[in-house]
Amino acid sequence: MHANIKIEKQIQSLLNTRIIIQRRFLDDEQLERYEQFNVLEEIFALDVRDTEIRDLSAHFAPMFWGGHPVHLSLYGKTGTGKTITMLYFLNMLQSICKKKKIEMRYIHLDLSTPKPCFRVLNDLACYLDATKRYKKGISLDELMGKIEEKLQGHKGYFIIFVDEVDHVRRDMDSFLKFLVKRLPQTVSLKLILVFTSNKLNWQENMDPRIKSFLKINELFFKPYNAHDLKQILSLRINKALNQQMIEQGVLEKIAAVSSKTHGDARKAVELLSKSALIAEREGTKVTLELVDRALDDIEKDKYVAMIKSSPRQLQAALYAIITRTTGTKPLYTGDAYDGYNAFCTKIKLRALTQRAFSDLVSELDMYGFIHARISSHGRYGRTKELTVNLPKEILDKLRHVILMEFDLDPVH
DNA sequence: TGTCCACAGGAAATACGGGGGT
DNA sequence: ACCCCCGTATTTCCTGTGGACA
Repeated sequence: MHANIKIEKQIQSLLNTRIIIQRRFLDDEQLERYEQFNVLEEIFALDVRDTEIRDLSAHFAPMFWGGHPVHLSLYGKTGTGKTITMLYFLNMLQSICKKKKIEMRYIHLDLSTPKPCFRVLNDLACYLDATKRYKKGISLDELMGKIEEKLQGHKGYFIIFVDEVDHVRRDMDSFLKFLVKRLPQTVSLKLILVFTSNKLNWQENMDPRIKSFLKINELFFKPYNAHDLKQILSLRINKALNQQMIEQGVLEKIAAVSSKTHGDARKAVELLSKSALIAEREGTKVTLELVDRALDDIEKDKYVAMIKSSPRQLQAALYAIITRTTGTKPLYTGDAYDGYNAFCTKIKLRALTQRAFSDLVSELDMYGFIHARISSHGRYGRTKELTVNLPKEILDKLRHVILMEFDLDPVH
């Protein structure tokens, strides 16, 4: 009896202190497209990305009196909402067109992971004809022919949204040549291309013949400012979190910090999410102080994520260095290399030359895992002094992670 | 002043792997 | 199915270097 009540009480208190109610709304990847649009609908209603939307509208407006908008290129750093804004806009545009009986369709070619020209065109073909996926062995030319064939007889507007163009590997030229020169001439559609890139100079090494042919309009997405971020975050808080558990000023702080350092909405939401996670784990409210800790955590995760996604050789090098390094005595390249060699044999990994190892060291230095500075000891040689001054906490984590990567039991 | 240590780091050669053309 | 080509990773070879030491 008493036990029952106790348990019930505990559960109740857990419910009360629960912070994350709908985790999905903290991570766009988990949302369905229509949910994303709904979120955006609300965000855009708050004047966020207003100028951009307005510019887009102006750009595409000629469609409604039978004109032909030129191609468009969107610039902006990651997390400024290029993709999502454009998708949202295209979606709107489509429904308006439907209402006005204007034929229009769009296709989103997602290049967030780099792909060769062939695969991109293949994707395009797939969108046009959901049944087929062309095997390799068929030539680029043939593939292009197929695409043209699929588009024959269609009328109206056709918008191809090429997301992250600069990720087209290898023969970007033939890809663009096809889209810009060949396709518009062989089909009766009014083709509009929309490109996205975070490199301002992606057109730089393009074939000048195509470049001169390509009539393009440019549009810039600025990083979010604190005000925008605040809107975005507060929307997420409403959807995903229990407001009771969030202290005054947390929202403002996250917005301020994020806008100051990157203006990246995704990272801002991540910070919010992390803060909530820590608070929930500890059964407290989300406080300002907690936000700082979440920042630290993210910082820490950066190192871990970085090393996790690095080549194994780099991991081994880092492991050797941070285990060999002791307190304040600096470590010299030769010793580090010995350690690395020893570790490699233990790990059954082919050890690289010292020359290559030296490059690994500079890389680690660049990423900020270690500090390396050359020092000369006169006739006792000239070498790099390696020091590590990351917090011990991070080092332990890194060691642990690397051992895991190598399938070794970190108990030791 | 010259020597010489223990590397740094550039250049060219080579190995490798996978996509693409045929 | 096969080969070629190309970009990347690594090796090989090499020249350079600051300063302690004689």
